[in-house]
Amino acid sequence: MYTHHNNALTLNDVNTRVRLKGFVAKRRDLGNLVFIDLRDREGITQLAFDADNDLKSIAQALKNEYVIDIEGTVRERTSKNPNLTTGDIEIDVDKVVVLNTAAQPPLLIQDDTDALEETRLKYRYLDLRRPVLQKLMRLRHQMMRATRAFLDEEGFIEFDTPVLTASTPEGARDYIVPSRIHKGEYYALPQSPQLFKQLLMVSGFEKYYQIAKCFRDEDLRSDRQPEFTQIDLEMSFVDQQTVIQTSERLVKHIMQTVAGKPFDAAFKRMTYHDAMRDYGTDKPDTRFGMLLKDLSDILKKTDFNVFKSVLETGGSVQAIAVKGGASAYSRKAIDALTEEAKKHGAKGLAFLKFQKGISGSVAKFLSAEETDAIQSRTDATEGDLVLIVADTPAVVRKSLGHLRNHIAKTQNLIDDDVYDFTWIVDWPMFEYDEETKRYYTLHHPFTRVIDQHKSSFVDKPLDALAYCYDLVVQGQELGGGSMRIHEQTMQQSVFSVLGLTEAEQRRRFGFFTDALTYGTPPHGGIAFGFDRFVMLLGKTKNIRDVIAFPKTASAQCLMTGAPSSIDADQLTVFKPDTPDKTDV
RNA sequence: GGUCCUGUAGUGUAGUGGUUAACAUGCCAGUCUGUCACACUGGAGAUCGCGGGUUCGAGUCCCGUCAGGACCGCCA
Repeated sequence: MYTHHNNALTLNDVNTRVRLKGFVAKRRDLGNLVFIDLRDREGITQLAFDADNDLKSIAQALKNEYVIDIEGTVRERTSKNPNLTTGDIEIDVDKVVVLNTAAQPPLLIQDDTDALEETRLKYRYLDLRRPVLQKLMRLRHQMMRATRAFLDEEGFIEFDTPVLTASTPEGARDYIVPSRIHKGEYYALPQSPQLFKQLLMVSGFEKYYQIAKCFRDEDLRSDRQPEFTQIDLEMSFVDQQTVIQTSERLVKHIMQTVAGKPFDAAFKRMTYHDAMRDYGTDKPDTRFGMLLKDLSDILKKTDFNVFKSVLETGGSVQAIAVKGGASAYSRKAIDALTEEAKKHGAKGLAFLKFQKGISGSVAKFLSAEETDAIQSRTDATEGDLVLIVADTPAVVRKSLGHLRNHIAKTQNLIDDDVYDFTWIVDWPMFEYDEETKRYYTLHHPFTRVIDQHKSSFVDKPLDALAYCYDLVVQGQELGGGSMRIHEQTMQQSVFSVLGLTEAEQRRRFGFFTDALTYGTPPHGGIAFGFDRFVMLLGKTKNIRDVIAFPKTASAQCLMTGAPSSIDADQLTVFKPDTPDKTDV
């Protein structure tokens, strides 16, 4: 064992005899004087081998990443290094044991000399030696600890729920696992422990939590992995307000204990309707303004055909104003913005520049009254750029909402240290999809319709609101939850609105709707995207940075080679019996 | 499923269709007593992702393919 970690020793320890272990981070060989930087998970200590040190030749043979065990005496340095915690001291070494040698690593074990991600993922165990990733993994650990400490204190019981479970319709694509015993039948890996945690409420445990692995077989993004972690919790005998307040205290506890960020004020709340209207998205970044403004009423009688025809066919014309954008955005830069808008479905991007008069792509098509009204509606002043999209309301919101984030990011309007936690509340229960001609739930089918709509939602699904809440910060969904349905009748009605026949309901969810009949307490809960939470506090934009062994954008593990082919005889156990066998 | 970017010594990058593919770092050898990105001298190290095509000639142009990344669709 070692006596100290490598960031522990200071001038107070001078003349202390110590034993240190670690990796050789760097050798500086000055001929008759050799320095070794010894690195462990905590930091770096300098080892010194003087001219008269018998071990000098051994030190000269040490290479990067050798694992060594040394003993020696702490002494004050003659030339100190203020950049190092242990920069005032060094170790006069009198014993060296090489515990293991190391081949030349394919990547430098340093924060600032990143290899390509491909190399890093193939040699992930070396990548993880880099201090920056060591810090992020330990941040993750601290956040798990803070979560458990808080929820334990609040009386929550930690559970494990099955990883081999049943596939359910709705939602994301399942990862499936073939059954050997029941040939032709499959388990699914859980997209979330939703039904299990609700059943634990039926069982009377009152407060459940789990730091749960979830699996979704969908395409990846920089903030999405096929397997990811949620802080999942559920409470009985409570209302929405209690779940929100408990969740808020959990988040504040984590922010306080891990990041040292105290939050006294309650998190803001915004209705889904207001978020969509002002920000064009259900996960608004509220750290900056540039709100969406509806121009439809102003342009109702416009002569400009593009706007006119959109408005006549039930579309919408909306705008955002970019402060100082008139000179900041050249024609070419606006073309680039147009491309951004097109990625989200817009057919084009109109603009007005308020700068010594009015110019811009649509200036000559609009009357003075119209441009005046647009200027006043968007609060545009001299020097501002107004960007306008005309399309269906959904496309307008999506493209302008995206442009708003895009512009704020590129114009550096965003402060990463501001945590604008906001609850999005009053969600619609259902939406209608024109392509598949059916209703979908915005949250999930177990979400409770609000009391005022519980007798009307079957007839008017689109008018129904749900007891549903998302926690949004910095334009990201950090968590989402809802009060759940605890009566069998409402659950069956929701399934019916979604188009599930009675037979399908019985087959897929019979066990669950049955359970609801045996005295189910009112309950609700929430799940937080744990990896995203770590990203938020670790200030990284890449989910792979907060997962020890992540997968690539094509869901492969470059280190293990997963997914991989398997031996034929591994597969035969899943095949239905051959005719030969059944004949016997 | 789609769009875009990238692939060249161990690693990261440069490289007008034309001689021996360059630079940094790492690696190897040597000099050096206060370094901490040590310095200096010398050296080794490349099937230019893979396959085809155009061309007198391809790292460079074209097509395909594989791999990595970003985004759209998708992710209740």
